[in-house]
Amino acid sequence: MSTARLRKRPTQDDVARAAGVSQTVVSLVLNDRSLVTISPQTKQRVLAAIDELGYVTDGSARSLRTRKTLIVASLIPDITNPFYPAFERGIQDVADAHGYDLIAYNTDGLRDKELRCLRSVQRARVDGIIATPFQLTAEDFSPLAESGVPVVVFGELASEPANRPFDSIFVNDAAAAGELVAYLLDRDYLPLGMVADAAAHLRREGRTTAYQRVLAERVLPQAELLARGGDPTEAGGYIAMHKLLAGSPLPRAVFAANDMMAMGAMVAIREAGLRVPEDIAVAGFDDIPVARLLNPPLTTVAQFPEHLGHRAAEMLFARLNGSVTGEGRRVEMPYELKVRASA
Amino acid sequence: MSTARLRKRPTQDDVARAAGVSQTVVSLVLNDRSLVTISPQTKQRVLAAIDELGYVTDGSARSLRTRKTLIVASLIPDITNPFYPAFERGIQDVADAHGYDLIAYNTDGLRDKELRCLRSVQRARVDGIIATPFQLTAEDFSPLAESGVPVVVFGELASEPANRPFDSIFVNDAAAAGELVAYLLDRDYLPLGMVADAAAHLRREGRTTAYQRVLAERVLPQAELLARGGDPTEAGGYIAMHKLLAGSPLPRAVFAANDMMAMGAMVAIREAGLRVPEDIAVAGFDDIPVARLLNPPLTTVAQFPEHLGHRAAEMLFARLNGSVTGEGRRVEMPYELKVRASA
DNA sequence: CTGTTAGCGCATTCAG
DNA sequence: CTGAATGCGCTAACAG
Repeated sequence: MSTARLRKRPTQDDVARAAGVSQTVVSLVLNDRSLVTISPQTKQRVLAAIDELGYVTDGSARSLRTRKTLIVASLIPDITNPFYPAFERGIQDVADAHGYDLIAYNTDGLRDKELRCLRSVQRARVDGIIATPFQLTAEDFSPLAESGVPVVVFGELASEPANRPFDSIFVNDAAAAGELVAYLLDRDYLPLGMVADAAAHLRREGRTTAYQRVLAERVLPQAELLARGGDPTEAGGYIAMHKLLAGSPLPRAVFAANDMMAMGAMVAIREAGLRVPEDIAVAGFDDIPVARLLNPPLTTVAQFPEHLGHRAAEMLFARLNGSVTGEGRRVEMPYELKVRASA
Repeated sequence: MSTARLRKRPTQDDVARAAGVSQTVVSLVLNDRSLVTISPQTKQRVLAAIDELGYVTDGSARSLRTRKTLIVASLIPDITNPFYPAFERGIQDVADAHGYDLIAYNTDGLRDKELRCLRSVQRARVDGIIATPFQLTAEDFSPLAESGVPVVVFGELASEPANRPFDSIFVNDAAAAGELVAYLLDRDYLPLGMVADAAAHLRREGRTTAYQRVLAERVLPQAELLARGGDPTEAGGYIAMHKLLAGSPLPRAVFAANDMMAMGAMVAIREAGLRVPEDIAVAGFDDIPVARLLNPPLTTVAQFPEHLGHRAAEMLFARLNGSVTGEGRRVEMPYELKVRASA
């Protein structure tokens, strides 16, 4: 490998020389501007030379000149939560169709990692970004927005100014969670507990407050049974459920802040020698792809992550190609209660 | 947004002007070369100006100059298979530690998409790539390798020349699958079926042939019960299992080519009114994060994807920083049989 | 229709 | 210790 000669990659100049034309002509052939026409035979000569030399455009040079990188970025908390791969896939497919590559950042929902990503995004000069931030505020995005980089935010931000300089897409978590909780109560799952992660992000708090709100509305003979624990992961759900199982009264059902936590809760329940849903029913949130494959299949609220990513990317590209301008749009996406066997 | 003035991003020239120094000095301060020393006070002035103007280095320009993009690429079939997010996460964390960003490509295991990605990689001038190809041959990587871009391949390639110009990392699928099949037979799960995807890639064929090999070795009173169907996804597993359920004899257990297919198979089995593992036991391959959370928990072979990604990235960066040179290394990674309740 | 020319923003010689 | 000058490879005016 060290002995192998590194063939210096050919430039447009090399191609031009080989084809006996000027470098400009090579560029014109490559970019096929309709402003000027190239004679078919020179075009052929150029293409032949390109093929022969194995020329391929230098992205850095082109970017420096055009101020476009043909890269978009996506900022998500953790690709390991199955919700996000689906989301990313939705973005990726749209980006692909537009000839764009996708840089992915995992932030773990930590503010400093989120900020680092934003800075990295500025350096890399990506043409646009789709962000799923947990801690960032609208102001954090100002530098990007001001320098003309379109931003699409998934979800709500910590501080939402009236005139946001970016688009956003969201699902009404509070309404969705409220509907799910109401359903569980209608099924007489009392007392109804909830497991949530330790950090109270605005993002998922809609779900928690919805639980509390609906409980309060119905004036039920039960105290709030809210256990928090760890990350919004399977491990966190396991920990939180443990707390609930150690307390009294035992819940007849639990609502988990997301499907991963619901899975952790199910494990904890079984380890305690109890059955789902006979002893304790379980419901989640997200409808990640495996939710319906579980045993029992998980009752949850579908957010259609792939569709979300798809739509978010479409909004981004609408800005990138200039077909949409003006102030930020807010697009609300639908959710759907998925009643399955787990609750 | 359209009305907002797009503040043109400041350049080193602007910073230099503001700080009353030359552009060179700005560059020197930024890159902190030890060759020349900058007086602390000018350094302060420059840093102050940078902060004030909100200067951030232009990645394209720097790349053009340094021939480095600080980006690595990862090529995987489908981020939607939980094996890969974990793999990517492993890569991502190492890349992050080296100050690198990660571009992810999904190829769906299709040759033309894989090739497109490779071309894109060349354009984008990423500094290195970790590929999990299904169809590409060693030759397809030659242009990259020749132009000095380090390549790490996960798995085996369709054609393996003696002196590969790239590193590779792999798990001995054949041995792992053989061990699992042997285990299943030891438990007297007879007849033992297998569900696999329709396309016979070299990549997963090791698992299929291992099944056939061990069966043959033991000279068992059973015919081969191999059903293929669809993609290597849950849907594919469901389809393939359906075929097995429609045939005769029914298998007493099935080995699925990967965990996603195993999950699909489990659904099919339950829909047929049968139980896992009482009527039909199920085993998978990969040990994706949800495998142990299933009900019953899935017996499978662990490949430790996050660890694989981590290691692959380390190999890549060893090339990038020049601490490793010479011909391609082949690194075999461990697997582990995970016996759980499903088989 | 084709070629000449001029930078994009930065890192890096080489002189002061 | 600092500044002036150069060119990375490319696109896009502009002139022939």
